[in-house]
Amino acid sequence: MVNAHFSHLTKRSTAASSIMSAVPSDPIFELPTIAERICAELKTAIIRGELAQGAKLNEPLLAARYGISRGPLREALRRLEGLGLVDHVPHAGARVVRLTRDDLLEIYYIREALEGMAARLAATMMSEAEIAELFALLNQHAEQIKADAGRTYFQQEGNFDFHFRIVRASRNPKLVQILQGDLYHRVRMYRYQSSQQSSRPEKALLEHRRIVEAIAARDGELAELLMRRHIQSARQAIAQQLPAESSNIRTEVTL
Amino acid sequence: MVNAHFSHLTKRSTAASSIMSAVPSDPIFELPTIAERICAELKTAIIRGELAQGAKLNEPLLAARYGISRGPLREALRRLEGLGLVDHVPHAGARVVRLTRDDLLEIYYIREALEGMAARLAATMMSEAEIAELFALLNQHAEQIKADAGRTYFQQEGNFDFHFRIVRASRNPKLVQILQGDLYHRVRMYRYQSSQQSSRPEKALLEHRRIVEAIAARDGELAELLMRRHIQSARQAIAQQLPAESSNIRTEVTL
DNA sequence: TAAGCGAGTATTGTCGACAATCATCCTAGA
DNA sequence: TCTAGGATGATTGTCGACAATACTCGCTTA
Repeated sequence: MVNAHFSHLTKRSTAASSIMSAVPSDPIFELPTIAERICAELKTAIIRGELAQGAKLNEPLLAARYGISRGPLREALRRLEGLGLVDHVPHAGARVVRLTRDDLLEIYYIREALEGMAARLAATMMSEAEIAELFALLNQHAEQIKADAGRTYFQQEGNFDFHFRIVRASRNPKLVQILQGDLYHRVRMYRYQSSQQSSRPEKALLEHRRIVEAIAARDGELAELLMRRHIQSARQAIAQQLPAESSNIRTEVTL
Repeated sequence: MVNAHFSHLTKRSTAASSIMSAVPSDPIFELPTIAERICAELKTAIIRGELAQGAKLNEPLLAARYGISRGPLREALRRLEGLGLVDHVPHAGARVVRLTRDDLLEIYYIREALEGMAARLAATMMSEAEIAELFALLNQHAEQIKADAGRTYFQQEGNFDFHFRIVRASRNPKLVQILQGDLYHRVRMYRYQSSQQSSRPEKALLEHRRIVEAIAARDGELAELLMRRHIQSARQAIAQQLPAESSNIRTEVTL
């Protein structure tokens, strides 16, 4: 039982995961150090819910399963702690962070502020070529929505892709880091683990288009306003969908 | 030379440091684990510039100086990496992060967005008692400005204190974490190491008062607007003070 | 029967040593 | 003289073992 096969953790590179810049896909094995590799593997496992929320991360057990020593594992855990995916109590060990409804709503307030700013900056920083690419991306999304009515999975990733591009276009690396390296992990964690699907993808797509139009017009103020409204409505949808504290996110205590 | 005394690192608890929640002051020795203690000590050393920007953090050397093993030290370094105070290159080691002018300006764009949102939320979340405390704090700052014309040090910390309170009043723990646990470190690093002093404390104080008045009036929109302008002007002051890439922050390469 | 206490176990924290990688400098050759 | 290559040294990455702390479960006692 020690070397239980975790083959389901050695994720395959899907079209979706190649989009998600936060999770290095295929060359996960080629990371220069064990600590980094384990960190990446644990990260995907947590985001996908393979390591349930609140699960105890037992060091000897995990180390044995991954066939490594406790040293690199501990470093990976410290890094995950920094990413906000793991809670650590000094002499009690590490646990997968528990994502409550309030946590998610808090994140959306922050996204509203930061991505609004990103849109404002993008309106002055984006090149015409980038804007053209964004329009192309929107058309592509429109096709997908028409084509596969059921496969909202790619829509979700496409949604992330859109927001990624705006954020990166802000030319503010720290802003990129906070959103991509921290907040988005949690949002994806929620998307994966809840059955919640994007309600009204058409509405979201329309809002995306309005935002890009504002950017194309170099109207940073309007771009910010529209982005904030867009994220506000997403937040309200979540607040409506998870009314009480009865989070529909499955949560476990044991490993 | 192994156990060289680092008594200058075991900082005394001053009135200023007791305000700075990010740096646990006196009971730095009582932290439950060595890794945490070293992390805290390194953090203050970096912020104060005792470890110069770009300095190589040699593991055997540092471990010997603090009289510990490399294990806890490495964990402390990983945590500092998560805090954005240390840059880590896989097989090349860790260095103190180098804070450029652009980094600082990026942070102020983020502060504008996040603290604007914090002010908006504070306007609805703050209790009357808290608002009264804020007014009292402003009066206290006014006294200080009149009294010690030269001692801008406390003014700076008072400035941080004001912003801390607004941020905490947002009742958004994640927002608090991003600002206090990440961005403010860098801003304080800049304040400590540059001789830059708050230009026009009276102007800042007036802006602070207007913000609190908006909060007292429960006008979240106005509070956000005023907070954003306040931080914008601070950013412009910095951009003006550090015109070219000639950052007046002293920077070293060796430990 | 329930609550408090204590011994035992398991897990985390820490250490020293070994292996792998990288940087530097010296040498050899064109 | 300059460049390319290799050898040497130092530093980082990894491992297994020991020490300290926290949790568990059974026992005692009110």
